[in-house]
Parts: sequence; structure tokens; C-alpha cells
Amino acid sequence: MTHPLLPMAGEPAPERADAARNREAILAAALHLVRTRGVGCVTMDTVAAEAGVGKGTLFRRFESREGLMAAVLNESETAWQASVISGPPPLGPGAPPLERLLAFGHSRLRTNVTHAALIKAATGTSAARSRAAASFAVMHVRHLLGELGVGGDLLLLAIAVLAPLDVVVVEQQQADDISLERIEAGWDDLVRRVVGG
Amino acid sequence: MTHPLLPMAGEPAPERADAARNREAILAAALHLVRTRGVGCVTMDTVAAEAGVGKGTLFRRFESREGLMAAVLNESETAWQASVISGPPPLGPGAPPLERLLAFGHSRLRTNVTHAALIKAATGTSAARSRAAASFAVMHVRHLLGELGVGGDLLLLAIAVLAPLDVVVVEQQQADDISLERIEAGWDDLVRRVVGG
DNA sequence: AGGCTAAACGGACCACGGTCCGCTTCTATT
DNA sequence: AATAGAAGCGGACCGTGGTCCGTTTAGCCT
Repeated sequence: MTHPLLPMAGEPAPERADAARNREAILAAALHLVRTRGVGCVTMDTVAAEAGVGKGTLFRRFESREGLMAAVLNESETAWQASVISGPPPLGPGAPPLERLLAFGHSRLRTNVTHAALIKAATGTSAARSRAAASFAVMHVRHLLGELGVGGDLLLLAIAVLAPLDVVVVEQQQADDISLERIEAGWDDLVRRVVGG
Repeated sequence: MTHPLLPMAGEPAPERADAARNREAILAAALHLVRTRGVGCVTMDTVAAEAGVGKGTLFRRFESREGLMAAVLNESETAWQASVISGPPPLGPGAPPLERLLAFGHSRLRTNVTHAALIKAATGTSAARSRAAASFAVMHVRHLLGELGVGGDLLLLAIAVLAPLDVVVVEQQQADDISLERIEAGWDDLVRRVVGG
């Protein structure tokens, strides 16, 4: 008796062909429905129907509604991350650190506003995927703060600088009739104070 | 033919006796259940049953589950606000502004951690009641920043300073094994940079 | 007291997220 | 090609938040 596929710990387990096909179909269906109807009107049953699969399949591939939305969001998010890592300055590398930091904040702010609904749908309890996105931003800001010669607990400082850009914080401000320009200016001010300009 | 209660605009409309009684009963039941079972295990049906009213009554008095939780939270929140406004220093008046500000942050941080579950249940889309609570904090910080002679857009600065204390931000940090002491120290650092120490 | 009206009540009902488990299909092995 | 068994599938089912509307009741007026 031989072990057909002796399961060594840590093996990623390959994906079956039909599973991959379904994952594609689901993601495509979700993306389409989100684009046409808006996030709020997309139910799991609808996505399942549109993708031509059972509901159970949705929940096996993507853990929850939140997980599915996170996967949809990922499409645009990775593109954004790429432009931060290797795009043109001042967002990408090549500009002085302070300029990069400010550009980063502005870009993040705009992104959060435009994708607000989707981000909120993808962020919540747990949210493994969005954890990664947030982590990327923190790492980047921490790095830029370091380049700027800021001392102290850079991780905490990065988190603090990022916090006011959070979707719900920004939405609250917009609800209070605070313009985007003012929010942006306020954040610039905060950053300058933190880096000690 | 006389208008029994001619409805002038802005009249608050008095509350019927049974309505008041039910409101009390619901709030008491909710508070009790939250205390004994924890927020997550309290369903609207359960509260309705415990209070001896129909489910519809719950939703008429308190707009949603979120609204009910906000009402429950209010009990402790108002007490906290009172201690900020008129309690002993350094949280209350009497201490120098910077000390007050730091004390305020620490107190808010602790409160957010201890009541995390309830606050998250009470905060979300809409959340008229929690809007007020957040507003109070912003106003207070804005005031203290003013006393400290900080220039610029104080409202935005206050929001920015408060943002890192938000429940979900703090929980995320705790999930990353960052201790409360470190969070507190990080926040102190942020504040000192903002006020220009 | 009796009657009238608006407010309040309550529980049947609905939609949606999430689970479960018996059935199907893929793939590795011979 | 046949086979075994794991991986995947799907849709009936459940709990919960939220709505709706026929019925009840409090409060005022005579």
C-alpha cells in the first residue's frame, strides 16, 4: 500500500481544473454585477446564478461575501500597488521622500473615496485579504518615514498617519460637508507636523 | 371643529405612556442580555422576548440593531463624557492642556478596548447616536488643541489625532501583537509632534 | 362614561448570508 | 480502460435582521 500523494505539511495542494474554471466564472460574474448594479445590490445568490454555480461553491472558494468582495477589489488594488512600487514619480520611486509621501496620501484618499462602497464591503471582521492591503500601505509609509529621517516608533507613526485616510473616517468628514480639498490639506498638515517640517 | 393638538412644525410629539414603558423594558432587557451573554449572542428576537414585546416594537423605538446597541452603549458613554467635562484632573478640567489631552487619549483608548464589541455593534452605516459620541471627542480635542496654541485647521487636526484610537484600528494593532502600552506611547508621540513639542 | 382617532403594538413574513451533506466529477494509479 | 477515493459541487435548509399591516389601546373631547 503506497501513499498516493503523501501529504507533507505545507504542501499548497494543487487546484482541480473545474475548481479553477468556477473560480474564474464567479469572479467574472461578481465583477460584472458590481460594475452594473453597484456593490449594495449584489447578493450571493445572484452571483451564484450569474456564474452558473451553486451557492455552496461561492462560499468554499471565497470564505464569505466579504471575501468575495475583497477578491473583486484586489483587481484594482494590485494595480495601484504596482504604480506605487514601480510607477512614475511622485507616486512611484524617483521623487524626494516627502513628495512621495504626500502623493501617496492623496492617491490613497482618492482611491478610498471612489471605491468606498466596495472597500467597506470587503473590510470588516476577519478580512484576510484586506489585511494584506492595509499592511502594504503601512509598510510603505513606514519606509518613507525612515527615509525622511524621522525617529521613534515608525510602525506606530505610520499607522497613525494612515488612520485619517480610512474610508469610514473620510466618509464621516464628507457627511459633515468637509470638502476633499480640505481633507487633503489637513492631511498634508498632519504629515508635515509628524516629519517635523 | 378644533384641532386637538394642532401640529406646529418642530413639536417633539409627546411619548405615549405605554411606549415609554416599553422603551424602558427593551433597554433594560438589552442591557441585561448584553452583560450576561455578550454582545454577539444577543439577537433582536431574544431581546424582544425578554422584554415581553413584539419585534416590531423594537424596530420602531430603536431604528435597527445598531441603534439599539448604540442606546445601550450610551449609558456608559454619557458617564464617561461627564467625567471628561467635569470630573477630576487630569481628565477633567484643572490640569494643563497637554496633560489633559494625553489623559483623554489614554482614557479613550482604554474605553475603546474594553467596550470594543459593543462599540463595533453600535457603529456602522448611519449610526445617528454614535455620530454624537464621535463628535463630542472631536470637539473636545479641537478645544484642547486651541488652548495649546496650535495653529491651522484644528477640526481636521483633531480628527486626525483621534483616528488612530478608533476601535478597529486598535484591534488591528492588537491582532499584530502590539501591546497597549506601545500603542499608548505611539499615540503620545503623535500628539507631541502635532502640538509641536 | 362613551366614543373617536392617531399612535403603538405584535407577530407573520421576507431577503440574505452562511452551513451541511449526499451526489458528482476529476485525476492519479495500474 | 478501469477503478478508487479524494476534491468539488449544489441546493435545501437555517438563523437573523428588518418590514408590513391588521388589531389594539391610550389619550382627548363631549
